[in-house]
Amino acid sequence: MGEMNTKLNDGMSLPPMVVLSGPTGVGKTKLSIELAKAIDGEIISADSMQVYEYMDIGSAKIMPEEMQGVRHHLINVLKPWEEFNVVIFQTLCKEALQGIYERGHIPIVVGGTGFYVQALLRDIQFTENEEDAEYRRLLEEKARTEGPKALHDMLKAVDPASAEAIHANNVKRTIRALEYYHLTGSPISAHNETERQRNRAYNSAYFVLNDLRERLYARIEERVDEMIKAGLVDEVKHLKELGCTRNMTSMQGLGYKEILDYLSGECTLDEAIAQIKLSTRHFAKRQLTWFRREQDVIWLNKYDYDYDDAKLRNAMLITLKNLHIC
RNA sequence: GGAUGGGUUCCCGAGUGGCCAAAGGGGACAGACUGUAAAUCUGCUGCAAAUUGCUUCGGUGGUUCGAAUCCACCCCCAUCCA
Repeated sequence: MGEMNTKLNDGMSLPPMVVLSGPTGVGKTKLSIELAKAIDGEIISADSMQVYEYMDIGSAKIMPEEMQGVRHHLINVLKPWEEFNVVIFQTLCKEALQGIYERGHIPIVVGGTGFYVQALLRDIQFTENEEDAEYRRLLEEKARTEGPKALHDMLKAVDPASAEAIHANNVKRTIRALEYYHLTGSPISAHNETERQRNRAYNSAYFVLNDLRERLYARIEERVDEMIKAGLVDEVKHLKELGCTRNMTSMQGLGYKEILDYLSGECTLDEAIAQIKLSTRHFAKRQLTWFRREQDVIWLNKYDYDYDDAKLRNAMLITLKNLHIC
């Protein structure tokens, strides 16, 4: 209890921030509007797909009429062929935050990308280096021809600690670690170690909305069906016409890659739909794993509040008051 | 009614006398994660205990030191013939 109070007092000098996260399909969007209206907040989306324009249905993006006048940031700010990653997210976030604080409003970060939320909340420093596309291509080629082990052995030679932590099959992370070393001359494991020590950069409340697993899964499947009815296939067709291809970050989104497969004749529509449902369930599970590990999260189980958004909002308001956020 | 093929652990599916609690895949569950994160990757999956024990391969009975695997009968499914 004493430790808790210390933390609170420390946090009070920091800028206020509310986070509302949770697995895909729990109902973050709706609740976020309720909350924003109550505390005169502005919403920052922490969502790796809703940043993209023309991707409305598949990303379950909030529509202007649903916003009820609440100002939103980081939605529709990129074209689907543009790259997006944590660093870009951080940069855009900080720009948005500046304006929000100037207006005397409270930022409400809403979205299910836990990694992004963490990067923001603890203000984790990534590298100032640009990525080296050429070097990456080289490494990818090596992984393809000589196998993931060969690449992992390379890492072992320069950064044994990372090699220990990253499974040899995880080519993507092996490449990033190698790239980091290539760019900076020092191991990413050392960098990670220092960043891990970081404390919160905001006086924040980190809410995670959750529900019974089976209800969550049922809702996910239902929502996929709704997306199809709403015209997801046409949305993806349109993206295809715009020149979007599978290798783009945006087209790795759930619902997009599968429909792309369908459109190129690799599977039937029913198979694509089933795959979207499955992948989305897996994703929700992964999100939950992330939140469980995250410190200081305030779990909001919908069944504890009778599935009533007003009750949930009120509970959040009380917590915010206790934490002296607003 | 007849012929043939088949019924295996949550599902699909291998196994055709001991090396089988039973390959492989899927699902479920758990986990990792610090510039692709809606991505990428890992572990685990009959039950209970330290090298072990117990209950499983449609049912019942039998052969055998020993059966998911062989035999008999029965039930169910698929296809074909009537």
